[in-house]
Amino acid sequence: MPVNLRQLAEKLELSTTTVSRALAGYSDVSSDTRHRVREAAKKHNYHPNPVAQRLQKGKTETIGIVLSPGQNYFKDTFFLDLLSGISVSLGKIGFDLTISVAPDSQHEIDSLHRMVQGKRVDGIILTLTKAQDERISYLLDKNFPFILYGRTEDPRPHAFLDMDGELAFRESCKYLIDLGHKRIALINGEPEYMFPAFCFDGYKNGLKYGGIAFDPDLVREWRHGDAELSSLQQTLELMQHTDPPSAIIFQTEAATGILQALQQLQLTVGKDVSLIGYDDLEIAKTNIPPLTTMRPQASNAGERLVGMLMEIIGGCAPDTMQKIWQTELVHRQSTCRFNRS
Amino acid sequence: MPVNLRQLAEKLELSTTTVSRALAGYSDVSSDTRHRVREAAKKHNYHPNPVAQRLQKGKTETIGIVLSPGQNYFKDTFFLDLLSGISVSLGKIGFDLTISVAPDSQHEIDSLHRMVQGKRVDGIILTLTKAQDERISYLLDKNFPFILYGRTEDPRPHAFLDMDGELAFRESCKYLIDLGHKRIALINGEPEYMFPAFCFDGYKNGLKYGGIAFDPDLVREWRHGDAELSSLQQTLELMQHTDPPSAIIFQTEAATGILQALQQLQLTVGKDVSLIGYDDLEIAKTNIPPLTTMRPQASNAGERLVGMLMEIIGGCAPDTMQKIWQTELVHRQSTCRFNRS
DNA sequence: AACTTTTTCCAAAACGTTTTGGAAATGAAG
DNA sequence: CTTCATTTCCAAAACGTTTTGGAAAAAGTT
Repeated sequence: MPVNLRQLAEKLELSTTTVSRALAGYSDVSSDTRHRVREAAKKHNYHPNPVAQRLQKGKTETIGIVLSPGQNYFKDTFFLDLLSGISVSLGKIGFDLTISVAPDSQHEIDSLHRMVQGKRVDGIILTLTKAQDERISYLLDKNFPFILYGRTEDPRPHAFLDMDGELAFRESCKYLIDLGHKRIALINGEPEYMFPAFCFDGYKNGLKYGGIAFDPDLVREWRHGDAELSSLQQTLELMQHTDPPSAIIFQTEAATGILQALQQLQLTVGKDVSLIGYDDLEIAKTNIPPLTTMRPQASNAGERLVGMLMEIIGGCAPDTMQKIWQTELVHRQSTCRFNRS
Repeated sequence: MPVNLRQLAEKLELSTTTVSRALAGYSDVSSDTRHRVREAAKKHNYHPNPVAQRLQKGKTETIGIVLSPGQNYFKDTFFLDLLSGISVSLGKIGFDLTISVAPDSQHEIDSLHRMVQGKRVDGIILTLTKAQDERISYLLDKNFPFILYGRTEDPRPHAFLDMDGELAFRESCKYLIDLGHKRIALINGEPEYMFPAFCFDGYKNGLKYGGIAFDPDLVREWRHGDAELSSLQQTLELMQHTDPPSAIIFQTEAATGILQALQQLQLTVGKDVSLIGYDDLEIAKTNIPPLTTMRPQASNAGERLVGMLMEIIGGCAPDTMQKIWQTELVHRQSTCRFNRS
């Protein structure tokens, strides 16, 4: 049933060369036979064997993603949307997406080795980047094409696409200050990850803008493996401080824990305490009241990642492929003027 | 830098045949040269090119999964755990996992075509199965190896692994009846999906056991694209019935909506209303009070799926590869004796 | 010593493509 | 009617493996 190139060529009484080139649309085959070939291909349901193509071309036409452990990627549609953008973009150019889901960090680096050494992929997309990231050093050492969704501190040239977390948290902070808030808390992710590190910078810069002294008591961290519970706990502690904050900024992934804590303490969101989350996840829209958030100005991150990675694979210098996307504030009902004594 | 078989053979002054067979451990190469070859391979960091292997073997050594987004089916680490089990098991036998994330159902079926027609994978794992499922008919028509995580109504022989939803909901129902409950509600997923259909059956059979008449008013459905909000809404309506239920059984994925509704109505879980969820997700353990749930007796579904699929690919008859896993009740604080007039 | 068996190796073919380097046929120009 | 350029095609090589079907050498058996 499955026809290959030779069989198709025999049926057409042509050489495999001609059939191959007709299908590929080369100009050295007459438009007459080109049509004939294409129709026969359709009729016999011919699809070139991608494995053979890959061997001949020396490319796998596949890109790889390794999902890190202890991370709940599917809590919101966020990651699935990103993956969907990547998947669809790759599909358009005939690429496959292979993923590896690592239960721990050893598996994670092993999977990377497998993909790279085994020549199983042409390029790699990395998410959830750390300041010091073993995966990134490895890929840079091997000089293997990759792109980060996020940033890292490794000084060697590399490609990345990231959101401007510093800007987002700085602007959020300023906005709250302009509303009269003086005690503003940050509930942050673990700062070994690069994004929370930027958030922290933005937070401090925002405070500086308002002439407000930085108070370490107002900065809390939730654990990545356990966002919900640890953010709940941190919020409880935070609000039971002798001089509690009137506003909190945070990553929206930690929203459920924070909201639950505030509910337990009988504090009304958007009245007793103002909230701004980073990233406009589902929960921000469905919560009562809906949450003011920061969100990226564009939504096609997956598509851009693929585009940039293709450039890298094509030989483009990695340091010309670096992009930081701005964010914008989405005003909703979780923020209000400071209204206590 | 990357060495291939011929180059390795030249260095060793052996034929590629011998080197290949030495590496594969055939007995027709002396243990002496076998060691020599293996050491040289290690020294020169030789890895057989998987693309070439695949072409020669006529196998892709890859299996495919198509994810449908817009599904909150995977609210918890549940799906990631499954995927992780699959990924690790595949890794052990040298297989790759390619996924496609479809933004809509058209893309979903297109991705499937691409994988099957394009001979990009040796087999497919399907989740979120429906009673009438286009994907399953397609694969059966093409006689392509696949396995379901779930079930379907297509009568043609096929492989699957599923949890016994009927049993789970029947036993939950019986348990509540034994606790004295008479008005028991079911908040179900959409019954075009196979699992909710089984849950519904189990629920009805459980009622029958207790001699309780089935009341259609006590069965509600949440929408798959919008589990949280729609389950909240359904719960509100349900509890405002003139004769509201004293217990609810549901899929734990819908728990957040249900819990939020009960909170709004000032009903205390485990006192005013008893709850049992199917599947022991994170939220069931962290909720206050923790939820009584039904859970599968084993946890290595991903591993088993891969094992079974390999049998199918190996030529095993699909109808010998059908497994339904039992579930067990996990007693926690969301259930209590019926205690109203 | 003359067989047979076993051990150890290898040349060549195959998997299904694409590309290279022409060759034959056609058309244009002199 | 040549000659040269263009159009249209193709045989052969290549991509990196594994397998097939021996062959040569070594080891046993009479």
